[in-house]
Amino acid sequence: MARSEASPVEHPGEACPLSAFVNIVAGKWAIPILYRLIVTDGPIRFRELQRAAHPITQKELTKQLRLLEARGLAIRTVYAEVPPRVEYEATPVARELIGALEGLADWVRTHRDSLAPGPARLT
Amino acid sequence: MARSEASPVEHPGEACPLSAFVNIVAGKWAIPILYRLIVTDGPIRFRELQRAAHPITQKELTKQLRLLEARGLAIRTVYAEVPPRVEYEATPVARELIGALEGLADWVRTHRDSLAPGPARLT
DNA sequence: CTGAATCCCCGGAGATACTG
DNA sequence: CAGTATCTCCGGGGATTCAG
Repeated sequence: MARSEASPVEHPGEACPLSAFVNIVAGKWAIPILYRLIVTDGPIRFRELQRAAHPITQKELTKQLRLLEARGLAIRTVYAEVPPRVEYEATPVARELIGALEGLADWVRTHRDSLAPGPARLT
Repeated sequence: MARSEASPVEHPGEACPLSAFVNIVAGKWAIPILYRLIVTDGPIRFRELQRAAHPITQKELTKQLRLLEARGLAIRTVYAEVPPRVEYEATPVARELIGALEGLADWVRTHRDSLAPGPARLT
């Protein structure tokens, strides 16, 4: 398609699927956590996740996991043991993201050097 | 970031590439804008982008575009005309994201219904 | 049309302490 | 170990206005 102005449809709402995506996995940690859940074969414990998504705080990790659970992307399993054990696992729907997320990861690895570290923000 | 980095060990292999990714394209609008730049074949004007990335404000769009430019993901071209015309275009590096981003978009389209709309945040 | 400059609020997210 | 409970800061980002 030459010109992308082909779409005559007015999109008052959120037409762009990627707008929806950033709403679903908003925040600094959602994607890294989700990725870790997905690439992990089987359940993973809270502590392990925290080490993986370094240096996330407990509070943040808990919040993000609950959000992922609420969206049907993660499963939370509590074992009535002592010391406590809670395991998380990606749902089948979440696992379908594996290809795209690895695509992003590959892109970063490939261009890590050439990517201008640039300012995190603009003043 | 971590002000008091007490971690004694450097993490070999650096952090998760996806942590780097969310740092690069942080914010509510970076990914949708980038996607629009990429799927657009050729330059696209400021106004068009604003219409595409739905209810984004001028300020936000300008800021995000400057950030993308600073990171080597977008090219900005100013034409000394009146009325002013400024065109943006994705760089080759940015275009390499096309596959992964469309993967994300497809995932959203596929599961749009089954995805629990859920609360945007947790209280 | 493109964009800079201001004002301002809310919520993301870190630090820290406490609990079962 | 796996969480809550607070406190707090600060910056994202919306609304609005001015400028070239």
